[in-house]
Amino acid sequence: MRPLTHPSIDDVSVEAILHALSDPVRVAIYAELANAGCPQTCSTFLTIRDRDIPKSTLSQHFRVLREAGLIRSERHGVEMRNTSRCPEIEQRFPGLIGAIMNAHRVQSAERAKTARRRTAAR
Amino acid sequence: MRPLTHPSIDDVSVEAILHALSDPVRVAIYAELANAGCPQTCSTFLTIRDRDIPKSTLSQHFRVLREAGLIRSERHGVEMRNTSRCPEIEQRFPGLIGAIMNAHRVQSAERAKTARRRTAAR
DNA sequence: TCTTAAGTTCATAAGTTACGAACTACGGCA
DNA sequence: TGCCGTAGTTCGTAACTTATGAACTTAAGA
Repeated sequence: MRPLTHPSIDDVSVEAILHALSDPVRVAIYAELANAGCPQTCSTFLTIRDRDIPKSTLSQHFRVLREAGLIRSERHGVEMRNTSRCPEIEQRFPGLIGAIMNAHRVQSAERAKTARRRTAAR
Repeated sequence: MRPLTHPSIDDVSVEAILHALSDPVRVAIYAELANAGCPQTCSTFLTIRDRDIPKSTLSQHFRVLREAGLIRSERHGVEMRNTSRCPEIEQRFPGLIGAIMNAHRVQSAERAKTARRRTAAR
């Protein structure tokens, strides 16, 4: 098993961040990590937003988030502890993560609304 | 030639925006469009940041930006006039575009700095 | 009508992503 | 110590996406 690599904060690129967060599963993971007060293991996310994610796929998603510099992962025994690198990124790119997370919140709120409307119309 | 399609602002998704702007050529195009006070044609961007982009590739990039809802394109005779949909997006996702553009500015400023350092070191 | 300029489309090669199957690494317990 | 189960990773491959040259469309002007 190759060792975990994390980019130094100075090597984190906007392109990589945007690419990582342009996937619905990855933003969902990232959002939960950023909200959680403590590290979360990968397997916490085997089901997310009522969708089952295969283990191998999940592992790739975590790699993408890690290599984009969005999260930090540490192996502890058999499990991995993942935390968001939010504060570091905030320092380098002020407002970026906040604006993205906020936009996602706006979008999910709207989706919930149209879903309710569709249900009511029946 | 199929007609140009633009998503209504309500159908614009964060994922699509982030994906579109996670490409260096596309952000460069978008940034110039957003700064320009008037519509710009596609061919303005055949060379951008000292890089030549093939016409067919450029056409695809414009399609991605358009379908993500980031720009509006109108055919005028033989050419296309492109403008950013910045104000609409700002209304739907406040702060998003600003934060992304700002992060890109931070990053290019830093890259220019390290490039100068490397040059000075010779 | 011919030519030229601006974009688009198509075919295809190259690259990326998703996911099952097989694997590794660690911890616990007999 | 050896075996088992759990947590993740890696590999192979099929499906999808992207980049680009060549051929095409459309409009303007000579």
